[in-house]
Amino acid sequence: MRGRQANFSTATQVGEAAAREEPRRCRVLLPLPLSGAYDYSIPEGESARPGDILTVPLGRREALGVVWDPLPEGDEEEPLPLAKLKPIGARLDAPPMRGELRRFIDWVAAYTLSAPGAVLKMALSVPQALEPPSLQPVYRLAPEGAERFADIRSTPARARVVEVARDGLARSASEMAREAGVGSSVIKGLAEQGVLERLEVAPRPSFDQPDPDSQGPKLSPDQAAAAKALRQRLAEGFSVTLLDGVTGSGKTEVYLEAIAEALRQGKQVLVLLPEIALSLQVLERFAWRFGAAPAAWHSDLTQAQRRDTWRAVASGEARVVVGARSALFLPYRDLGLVVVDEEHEQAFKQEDGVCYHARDMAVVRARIEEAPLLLVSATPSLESLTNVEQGRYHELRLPDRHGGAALPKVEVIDLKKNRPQAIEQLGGAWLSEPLRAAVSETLARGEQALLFLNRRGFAPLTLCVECNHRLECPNCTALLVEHRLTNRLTCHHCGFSQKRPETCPKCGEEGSLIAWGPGVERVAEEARLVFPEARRLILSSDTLHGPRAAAEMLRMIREREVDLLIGTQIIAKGHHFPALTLVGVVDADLGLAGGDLRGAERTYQLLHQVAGRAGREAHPGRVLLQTYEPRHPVIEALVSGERDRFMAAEAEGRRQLMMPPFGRLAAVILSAPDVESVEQAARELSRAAPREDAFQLLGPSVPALAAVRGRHRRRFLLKTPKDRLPQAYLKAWLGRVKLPSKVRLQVDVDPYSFL
DNA sequence: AGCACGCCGACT
DNA sequence: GTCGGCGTGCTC
Repeated sequence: MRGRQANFSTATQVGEAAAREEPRRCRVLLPLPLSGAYDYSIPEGESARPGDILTVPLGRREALGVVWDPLPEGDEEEPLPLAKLKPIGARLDAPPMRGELRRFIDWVAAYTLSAPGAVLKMALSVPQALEPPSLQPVYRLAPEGAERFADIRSTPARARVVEVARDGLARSASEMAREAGVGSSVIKGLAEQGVLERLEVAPRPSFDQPDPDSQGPKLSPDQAAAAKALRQRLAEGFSVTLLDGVTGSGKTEVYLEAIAEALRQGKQVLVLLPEIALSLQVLERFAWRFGAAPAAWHSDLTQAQRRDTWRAVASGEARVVVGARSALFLPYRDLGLVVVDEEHEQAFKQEDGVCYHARDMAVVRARIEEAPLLLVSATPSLESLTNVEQGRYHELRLPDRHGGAALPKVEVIDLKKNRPQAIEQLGGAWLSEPLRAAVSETLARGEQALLFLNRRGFAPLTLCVECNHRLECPNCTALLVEHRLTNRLTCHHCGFSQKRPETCPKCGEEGSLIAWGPGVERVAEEARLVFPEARRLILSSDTLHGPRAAAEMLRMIREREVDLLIGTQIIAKGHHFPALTLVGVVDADLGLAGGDLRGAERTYQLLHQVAGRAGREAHPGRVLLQTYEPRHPVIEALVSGERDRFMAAEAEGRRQLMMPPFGRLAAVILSAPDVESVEQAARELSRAAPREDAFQLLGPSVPALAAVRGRHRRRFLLKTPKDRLPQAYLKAWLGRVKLPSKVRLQVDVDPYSFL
């Protein structure tokens, strides 16, 4: 502080200026779900500027916090007297949080009606990254090491180590031991003898610098034109562009060129992907283009990887980050481009804690950073298509499959006319005769087939044939799903799991429990009975545990060690299987039942994506949809390929109901351990609801998931016109009611799940 | 999120 | 009589 002002003030003026201008107090936001920032005093001789990351006393412990911006004039709350404030503590060894990220955090908190501290917590998700890096021991040849070595007992192992260490470079004990082909005890021994010296160094994680001008692919004329348009947009600050290209049109190559341009400008790039699409394959593709792997950010990282990546992002060393939605909150130093790939994916919507949609918040972050945003999809969301139509977003279309490969032919199998022939030992069957025949033909040609069913496990329901009892989760209003791979009944909402009982827990009848309906495991069992020769592989989140298992299964598929894949939507994302020529959708109607606002849109997107797995190279692909409703608009659109017409009809339906994206929704979910408390709270909230013209408050209603994890739930749904934000109303309404602490209230602005 | 306080059951 | 269970509430 003193140093900054000494240049243009005399010594006495410095003191006065400090007293007058240097604030003696500051607001500090803590990464806790508190309602706002706390005030702290700044001791004489110290300073604190917005963005500084420091420790502060909180109660009788020490907490991490970020100096936040002063409240805008006129908005100040009644300040606590300075004398009552506790003093700030030490600043941490980390770059200060930039104003852009602070504004983003405030914006997200205000929009989602979350505590700002809860949003800050996402941005400070790696507290270890804020501590000075821990030192690691390394060894190198001591200054007089060679001479010493001559004096001590020489062994072949010791000689090899000295040979390796002769270059003078420092290595960790394990590294040096490996290079010399000895055990690490030899290293320790030589260090004790003074041949090697032990140093403590901060490990420097290296994020290789990507080279934007390394081997670029040959682009088609369409791709080249799109890439050129994107490069231009990079010079123009904030903009949103929807890159809309059919599967196989080479969208990735196009946006890699935009990334290359951002890198040439010296900027950082964020690529957001849905978690399950974040495979090694995707990272390798980036590595191939830029000659260096991008920094990955996802839930599988170790603590150390998180820490290194966080710091590298903050320092600017990590140039390209490929990550899941939480990568949105990393401390970029100079973000120059944001890409949201598979932008239609609902996985971008976070449903717990702070409810936010990563695609929508990416728009906000890009705007704050004055960087262009690129939304990429083969089946864009109705939200993005509407934004294009209304002129808010630019659009780039890639209509053709790169290399001229044909889109797969989509055909319907009407299940009303082709009932699957039940197999007694299986207790049913789900593959119709035409589908079985198509699979047989495909396998006979030596090609691969995929049976798609978006349902994990063996059977979604276990039923007593004597008393009709359905086995439900004790903590949730949900059926227990039978998993034969583990021989257990599992709740997919809370993780509850039990052994499959021998007798009905209701009526006590023995052997009366039957599996009802199919999951992938049961379809795989049917496939075993119908195609005994085929080598099968089940692909679901239960079998693809972790990146290693996933990579191994992908290898098996690509090297043709399996013939028939049976999978859930985990298979739908971005993998190419050259020999896969047939996709059979076991139940195309699965996502259409129930009153989900986006059920039809989502089913279209998912099935379109699955269909795209068929026939990507020389072999034409074939897709068979088993359905009871061949005339359903979703099914007809998949067959005809008329995506735009389907989405236009979908848009018209939503427009008439004033549903998103032509109106706004916000959900308020109450939960409590007992029904009475939650109903009481719902009544009170209902009474307190302000009247507001053009706003519609629905509820309280009992949601389909009436209880989760032992908490009973009630829902309200607020519907507002497109041009009226719901936040102020919600704040006023919810502020009127003081709920007992056992009742929890969650607000979900722009909900995607209505369970 | 911690960490206290506080008010009821089983121990030395 | 205390030790300790975790429900409730506060932290500038």
